[in-house]
Amino acid sequence: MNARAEQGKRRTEGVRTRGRSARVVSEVLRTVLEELGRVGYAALRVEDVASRSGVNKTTIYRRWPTKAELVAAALRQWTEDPEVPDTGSLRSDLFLVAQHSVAMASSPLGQGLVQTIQAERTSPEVEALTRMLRSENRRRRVVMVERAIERGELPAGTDAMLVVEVIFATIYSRVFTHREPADDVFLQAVIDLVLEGARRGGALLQRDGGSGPTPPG
Amino acid sequence: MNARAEQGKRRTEGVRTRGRSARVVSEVLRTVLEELGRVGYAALRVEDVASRSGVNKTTIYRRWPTKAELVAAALRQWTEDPEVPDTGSLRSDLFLVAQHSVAMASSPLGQGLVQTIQAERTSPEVEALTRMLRSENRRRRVVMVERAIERGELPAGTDAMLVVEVIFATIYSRVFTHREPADDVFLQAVIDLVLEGARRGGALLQRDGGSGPTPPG
DNA sequence: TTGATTCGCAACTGGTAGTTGCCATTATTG
DNA sequence: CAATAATGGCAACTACCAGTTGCGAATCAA
Repeated sequence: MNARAEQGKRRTEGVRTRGRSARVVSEVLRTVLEELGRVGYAALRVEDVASRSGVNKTTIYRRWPTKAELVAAALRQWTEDPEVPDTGSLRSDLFLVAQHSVAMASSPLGQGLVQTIQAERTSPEVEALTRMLRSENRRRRVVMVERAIERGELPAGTDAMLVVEVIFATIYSRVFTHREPADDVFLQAVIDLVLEGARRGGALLQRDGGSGPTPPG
Repeated sequence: MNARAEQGKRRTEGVRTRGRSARVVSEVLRTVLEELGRVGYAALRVEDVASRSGVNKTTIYRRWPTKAELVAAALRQWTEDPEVPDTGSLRSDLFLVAQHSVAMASSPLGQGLVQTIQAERTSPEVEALTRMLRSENRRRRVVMVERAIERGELPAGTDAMLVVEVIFATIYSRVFTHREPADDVFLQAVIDLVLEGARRGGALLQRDGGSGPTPPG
């Protein structure tokens, strides 16, 4: 396709990390995130990023050989804040994190990022990045549930990952797929439904048949 | 941007609906779906669709003024089969529908469609189409749950929509977002967790405070 | 059969990603 | 502080693909 894209060539060596170069890097990546939130991935123009960040287009291409790599670099810079609440009640902890996630996901930037991830799913760079971000989020959320198991809020042997997956998949689906607001009432309803099921042993690990009916088909 | 795109002009009147014209339409739309599954929306080239369906590029543009409209037309042709099982057990019904959904979603075509929907979310045509498809799916699924409520499998006053939303959001998230396989064990786990919660009254409508702790924050 | 409709063909325009050569700056290093 | 290697600005490229246009040929409907 393109010489640089094929060979991964960069003219810039990354030796100079202060002064003008530093300003260029941070300013460009900041602008990319801004543009992603504003117009999304497909409509993001490298020339626009250049002019908006007061830098020449050539300069951008010398540092990031393709639009995909440029966006990947911007994504790498973006990290969700890692606060994990510990209120003593799983319900409250989950609610706080859910609220925070919804706020992130509902913002223009959040919408732009998801669009980008879908559009660039062939890019191994973007793929690896999102996989990392997601696994980190999941890890932190699982911790909350495991603490609750230790406290006795949920039965021992509860599949913490499943609980987390069900709750947050539902919430993100509301915001991203359905593109409908996820208000506090909705968040509470989802959390309560799943926690009720888990409390009653509906999410126990290593379930070998016998108790319930076998899957049909 | 483009003359036709702006004014929505089509040279084709749609008067001839048999013979060559019919072949052209069906062959082109079939090829579009094929290509969507093969390479996704962004990489889909109208010229490729033309050559692969044995039709001239101009012919395509005269009938579908933009790539987005072409894809929207192909999407419109695609409809999921509307079978709703009624085995007498909600657990079994949900499992069957879930299996079917996973099969659809895991196919190359399914993956391509989702990517398209994300990429073309600015297109009101595509937006309206997917909204329709989704609401129809949801409607059919809600029916299953409501039948179960009538049978007494779930308590009266259960929010059927919530139950459906949580289960299928989680499944789709597995397949589309996480891009991990959703095997039968996973499907059963999700269904069992949610049904257990619902059975214990975790999904009742019109819950006014008093029973549980109030949302923090 | 006849005429309006649709299709094929080839040669366009336009926008945007990515490239290149040359010269001007500027950060680092001694 | 001077030398120099790294980097940035500029302008003029190429390449690819969406979308256009005019004309003559094929073909469907009456």
